[in-house]
Amino acid sequence: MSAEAVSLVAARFKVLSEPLRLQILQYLENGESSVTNVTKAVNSTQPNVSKHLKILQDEGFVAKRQEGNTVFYKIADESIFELCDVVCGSLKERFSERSAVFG
Amino acid sequence: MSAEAVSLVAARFKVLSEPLRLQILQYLENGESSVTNVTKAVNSTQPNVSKHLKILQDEGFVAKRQEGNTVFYKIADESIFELCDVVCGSLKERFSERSAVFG
DNA sequence: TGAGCATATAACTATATCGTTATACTATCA
DNA sequence: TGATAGTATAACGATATAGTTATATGCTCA
Repeated sequence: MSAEAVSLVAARFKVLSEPLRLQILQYLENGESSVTNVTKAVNSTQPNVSKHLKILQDEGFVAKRQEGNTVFYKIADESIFELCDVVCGSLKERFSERSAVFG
Repeated sequence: MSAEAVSLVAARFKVLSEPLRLQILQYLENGESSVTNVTKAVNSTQPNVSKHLKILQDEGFVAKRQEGNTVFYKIADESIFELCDVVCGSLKERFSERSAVFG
């Protein structure tokens, strides 16, 4: 993998490295949602959520659609969930090893 | 997924969000290596590489083994490569969509 | 024991980014 | 047209982290 490709991959991981962004993605897994509803769901402020949604969109993880004066966001790249599954599996394994140490 | 689980997943992505750390992992894919050799391979400084190796180890991605006064690091969690593959696939798809726009 | 090599850590600077507050923009509707 | 709702952006302070330089630690061997 070239240095440039490595940077692109790293950038993608970086977008997924914020808990709030993961929460947003998790919420959008249920279907598209307005900014207002996402804000309520993740218990944050509207400007903060808007900013994170923009970051997610710039990386292609979500897509937006405007209807009247409300904007709906939805998942645009299902691979995120595959990534989360792999990480979760790896974490589970790690913790079970650890608990075995104490068990 | 609970808020705590989300944070753990995010932390894992964060460790993978630095290009130099990905380069180190990529190099270690060839087999275990001393800090000195990793340093040469990724073209950085020894203290910097040591710091990143520690971060990778704390998250369980690599493991170390000491022999005399040299320390060998190796991959300890193969799931990283699966993660990179998923991200690469997703990136490829994205770029091919983009090039199609111009094509 | 003392020199030298390999690695780790400390201290620092520079930069990036999170969350907040205030405000701008845009569409709807009375 | 004016008021309001939904969203985006600007500016700011606080915190985190990458990389560097200097130094400490630990092992080996003469």
